[in-house]
Amino acid sequence: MPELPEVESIRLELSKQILNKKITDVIVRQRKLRWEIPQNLRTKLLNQQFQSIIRRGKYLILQFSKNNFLLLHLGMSGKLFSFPKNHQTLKHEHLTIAFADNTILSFIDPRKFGAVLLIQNDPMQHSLLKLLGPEPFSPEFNAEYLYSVAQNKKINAKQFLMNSKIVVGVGNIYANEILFLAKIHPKRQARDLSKNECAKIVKIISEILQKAIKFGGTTIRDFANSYGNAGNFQQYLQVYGRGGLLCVNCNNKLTEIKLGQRSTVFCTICQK
DNA sequence: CTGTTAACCTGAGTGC
DNA sequence: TGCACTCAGGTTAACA
Repeated sequence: MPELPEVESIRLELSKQILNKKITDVIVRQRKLRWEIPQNLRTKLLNQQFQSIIRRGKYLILQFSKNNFLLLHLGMSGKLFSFPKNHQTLKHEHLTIAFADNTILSFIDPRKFGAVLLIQNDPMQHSLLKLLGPEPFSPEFNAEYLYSVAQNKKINAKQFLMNSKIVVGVGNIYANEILFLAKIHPKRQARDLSKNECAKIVKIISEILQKAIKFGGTTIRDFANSYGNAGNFQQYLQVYGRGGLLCVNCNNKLTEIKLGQRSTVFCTICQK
């Protein structure tokens, strides 16, 4: 469940369920994810407690001592489930963390594009986090910033918005939705976006991501057996997954193309 | 430097 | 039923 609103929804949920509980067991079943789960994960985590969970882009950072952090990324198919007591091990449950009150945290990831890593010292200096662009809700992410980084960029508007060095958290679903709401054609070159369009994009990104978080994120192709992790934003999707169907604004047939191997849906009449 | 492409991996769905 | 093929919420690394 991995764009920003889904990751944030998980963060909020987990913060209620696993903080300040002693870790009593750590089981790694499959070490080979995007990168290998560190060999010393169990040793490091055992008898510790997670003190806080923060999110940076689509990464979750769980602090368990002054200078030690667990870094999680869900990739395309990753899920984090928390169970109130022991459970039958799920398929692709690569990591299980048990707490003293019998709460269980499970990391499930069929496609293994996710990551479970340890970080020492300042997590924001970690190579995976250091070069990330601004958070979409931060003051640094504003029209002037977006306009300035778009200069000279020939890349199309959609891939530009999905580039985590430009802004974090916008994945394929929300990129499609944002451009539809901003009435911008996904193939427009970034350098051709006007200052006003950049302002519009900034505003819409913030609004749609906030709204999606409010609804607990978007849930597609998902069974609802987790604890509270199924979101409801999918009912508000206006273009994603609707290629060939009619535009909600003008009834024109929505076009579906590929940009950077990702399906891109838009309205040729509404989006210019 | 920018921009494009393949690669990582499994499962679900479709068409023959 | 089986097989071949396409597609899927992400990101890096290797190219031109």
